Amino acid sequence: MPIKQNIKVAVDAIVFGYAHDTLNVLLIKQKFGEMKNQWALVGGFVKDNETLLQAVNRELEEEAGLKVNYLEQLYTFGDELQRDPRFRVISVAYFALVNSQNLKPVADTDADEAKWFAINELPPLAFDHLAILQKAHQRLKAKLTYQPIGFDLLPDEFLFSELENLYCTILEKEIDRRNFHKKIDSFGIIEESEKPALKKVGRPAKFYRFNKQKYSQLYEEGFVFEIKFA
Amino acid sequence: MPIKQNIKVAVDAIVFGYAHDTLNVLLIKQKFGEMKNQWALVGGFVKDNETLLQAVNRELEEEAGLKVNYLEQLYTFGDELQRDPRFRVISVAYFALVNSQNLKPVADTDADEAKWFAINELPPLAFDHLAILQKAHQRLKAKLTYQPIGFDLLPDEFLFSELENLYCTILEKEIDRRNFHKKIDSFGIIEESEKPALKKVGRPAKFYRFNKQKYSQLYEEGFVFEIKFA
DNA sequence: CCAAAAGTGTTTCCCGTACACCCATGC
DNA sequence: GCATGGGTGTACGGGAAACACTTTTGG
Repeated sequence: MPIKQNIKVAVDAIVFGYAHDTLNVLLIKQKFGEMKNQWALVGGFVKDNETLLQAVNRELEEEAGLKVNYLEQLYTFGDELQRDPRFRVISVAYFALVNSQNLKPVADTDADEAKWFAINELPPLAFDHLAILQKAHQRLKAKLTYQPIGFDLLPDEFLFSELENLYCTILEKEIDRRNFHKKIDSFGIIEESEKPALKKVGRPAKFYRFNKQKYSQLYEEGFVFEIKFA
Repeated sequence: MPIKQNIKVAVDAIVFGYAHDTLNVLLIKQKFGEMKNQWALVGGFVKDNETLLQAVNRELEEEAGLKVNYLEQLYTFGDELQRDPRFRVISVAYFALVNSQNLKPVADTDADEAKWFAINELPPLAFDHLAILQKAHQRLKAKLTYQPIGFDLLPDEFLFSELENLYCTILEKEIDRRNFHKKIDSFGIIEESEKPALKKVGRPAKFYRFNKQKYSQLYEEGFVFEIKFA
């Protein structure tokens, strides 16, 4: 019994980056199609012979020349029958983080422009991409508190104040510097870097590194990362 | 530019039920197709003009004559190119809970048999359904601790001991009866029922109800449900 | 020596944990 | 009156929260 079905499968990626105390999202302006000149998430249709993961990575590469630090499936949007006016589409959305070191995308073949937008200065978006983005934003906030993904948004070597600021900014909360430091320290998953302190104004700050191996090891042993503040 | 793509979209549902101190999963034995006589999750292909949610609910109705208490999207499985030997399929899996009152499915049109299996006495499953089921099981365990979904597995009026047992069984942990009672009580989301106590052996136990409205209200106010035990 | 940002310790309080005895019923 | 399961209180300890001064540098 052959199955008749005319639904197209797409993938979309919500890529977050963090720079200058601001959370940013990567958007592209489409060159072709119905939604020409509209800003949209990175994404496209899945090929018959590639996995969903391969599809997202390909789109990231093609549309923004980007390699991400963290990637996970977010949600599948398929309850809007008229999402794309051309035909029925369901979209598997992925959630991605890039290290602020590689936060300079270059527009590539498919898109004529790829650009970072501050999360609270978004342009109008194509399709239901705003809803997708909001869901991703929620997920980011939630995960930040129970998984060490903040490090995937920072350079390999970072200052404690940067980490702290990242948490404050994304969670929109005040955090006590001393308690935060104490807590993070107690996990034993970050270590001082030998990188010489930067000299600007005030007392120079030390650089730190996230010890991913150590974290994985602790994780296996049942350790639970958790940051919660009033 | 027309898109050529030959991928079929299916939905699958992992339905959990709880009865006699055991966690159960609903499986169906397929009447037709390549996988004839194999046990599989409830599921099927999405129609062009129905949403994903409608598709799951339809399948639940058609294959098991079932209305569920809780339903949420779990994950989309599309990284196995050879999942279904007939053609490329991606499957959007849903996670469902049924109240033990309606835990008597009747086989309907599509399937010749629908049956509950204890979670640790599963038959061999079709496709990658075992992997899906395991992911759902994980999710259930996790959610139980931070969302009041346990109540969706119990009758509307239940005993404290039933609730406690549900937690013990699913989380595979010993729980101190007094501390558990105290914690749940402190939330203020369950209330005594007027239903007269059942008389069996020992002191009769009171019935309780989950006050969903109260929970929603508290939730809006920032209340966080959380059950954690050593 | 002043300004600017980084670093650090102590006390308090609440919540999670451990733990055991009495109560209501049926037989 | 005894067996069975249901219901409840208290004491302790650890971790989260609140809180402010000292240190290092540049100008």
